[in-house]
Amino acid sequence: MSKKVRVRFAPSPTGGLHLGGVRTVLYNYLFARRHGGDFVLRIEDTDQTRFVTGAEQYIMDCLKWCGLEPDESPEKGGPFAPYRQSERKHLYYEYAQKLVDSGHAYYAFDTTEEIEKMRNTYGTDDHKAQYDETTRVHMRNSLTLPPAEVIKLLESGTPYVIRIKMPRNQQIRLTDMIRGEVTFDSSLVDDKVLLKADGMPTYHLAVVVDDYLMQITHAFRGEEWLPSAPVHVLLWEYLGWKEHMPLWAHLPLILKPDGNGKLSKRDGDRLGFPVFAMNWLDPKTNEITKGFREMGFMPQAFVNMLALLGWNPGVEKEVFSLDELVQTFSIERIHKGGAKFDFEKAKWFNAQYIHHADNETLATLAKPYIEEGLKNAVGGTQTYDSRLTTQEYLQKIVGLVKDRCTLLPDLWAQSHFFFVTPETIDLQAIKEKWNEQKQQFFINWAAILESLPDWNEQAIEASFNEHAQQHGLKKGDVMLPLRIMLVGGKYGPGVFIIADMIGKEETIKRINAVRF
RNA sequence: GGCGUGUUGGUCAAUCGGUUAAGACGCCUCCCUUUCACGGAGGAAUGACGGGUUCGAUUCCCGUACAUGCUACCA
Repeated sequence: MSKKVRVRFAPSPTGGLHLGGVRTVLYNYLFARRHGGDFVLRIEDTDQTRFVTGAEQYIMDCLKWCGLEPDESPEKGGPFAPYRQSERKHLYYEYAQKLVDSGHAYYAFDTTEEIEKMRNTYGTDDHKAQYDETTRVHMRNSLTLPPAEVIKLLESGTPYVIRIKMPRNQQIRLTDMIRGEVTFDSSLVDDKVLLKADGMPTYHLAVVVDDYLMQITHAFRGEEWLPSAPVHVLLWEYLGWKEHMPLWAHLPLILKPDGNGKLSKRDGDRLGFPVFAMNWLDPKTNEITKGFREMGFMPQAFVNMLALLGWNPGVEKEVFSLDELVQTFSIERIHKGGAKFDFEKAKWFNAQYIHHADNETLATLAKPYIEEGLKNAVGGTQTYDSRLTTQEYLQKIVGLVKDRCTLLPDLWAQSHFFFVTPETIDLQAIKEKWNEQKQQFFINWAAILESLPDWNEQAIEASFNEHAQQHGLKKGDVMLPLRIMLVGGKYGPGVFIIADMIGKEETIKRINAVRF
């Protein structure tokens, strides 16, 4: 029987959660669910200098918003707690020590200045030397120093790091689930630091130790990790855990829409779209970076869009619920090449979700936007008619306007005239064809409306048709003016349903308010 | 520079040696709609380049080019 599938997402709490990060979470999540496995969130906070307060909570909030919650995490706990590497600090030393004892790692006492000097003297300006098999013999480490000296340095509390001793001329192979077999020459990779001077492990040690301890079976990470994979493979081997090594999957990068290169926060700022899942407030600069949530994306749409960026089910269907993704997802269909992010397509996904949402859930989603719009429209001190924001009324409205919406704030932008008198009237749209005859028609019709016995869409339209005829006007000549009067612009659902909804009094008021 | 990875329309992408090279986004045209959308119909637009292998290559192999990632006591 095969082991239970266990996967992990292991971010560093250093800032906002990037699109690519969410996609990594998603693939982890889908794979775990698909195979009845566990999804672990592990916080890799081993770099004290880059730690940002609040980032961990933010990451968890993002996962929650996306509906991709882990089974085990610092917050939820679990059988392999703690899930924060800073709290696991004591564990790593033991394994680093074990590697030193077995001759696969060594102590290094060099200062940063000494290392910098070495890089320059043994390398060139654009090709600095690595701390590796060829240069370590010139450095102060437990490989070059006499044992007594090493012990003395250790006992006197001299700062040191533990480095892996990379072997010479060894072919290191690894089988990536996406890329197949990849080989590296061990002589070309440097003696990576495993344990830092502050006693914290580097990513290289921590990821191996924790993946082993947490019994991770499949490891998804960005393609940028591929070059350091040989170090990890060696570590699994040296620690004697080779048969437990997870299957690797190095995910393709998400690229910027213009040009090439990894998508970064700056690209979003520059091109006007979000890169983070939710708003991120940098505690140091107090700068807010806009997120997909705040821009008006529905999490289901966001997740759906991300799933199809680098993976494709091979069918024409593109709109998938999370459950459907779970059923369909397969690693074999993840692409090798990076994908450029397309914000237009992202918006299209959101529009699909809005169009297909039922009015009940959409009304709930719309309510905060409507309330905000209403507050802004009536001013701070005024109150608005509470009947405008009942679930029933809202449901009718969203049903009428949802096909015209792409992002959630459009729900207000496309329906404000149902709630408040338009602030601006696009007179230009009808000005050219305006005349005294039309003006008279509206004056008279408004008066007739006063005594219209039934106030409903059909009755209003019938009255309109009849009076247009009496004035010798074609219906089409006065339809657009009526829309402009009621809506303020050339958009929106049918005019007569709008008149019906806003009521007789408001309709007459809006008609009479417009004179050319 | 070295090493790794990648390359089908502008973008996301299907194809697992034989197709008129799907489909989607975006763009354009038309229909529907006396608004704007939605919806429907249609259109323009693609295998980086050069060699092989093969009866036959987008597909397999090798080069070249280009792109990208990494080359930290960051992840």
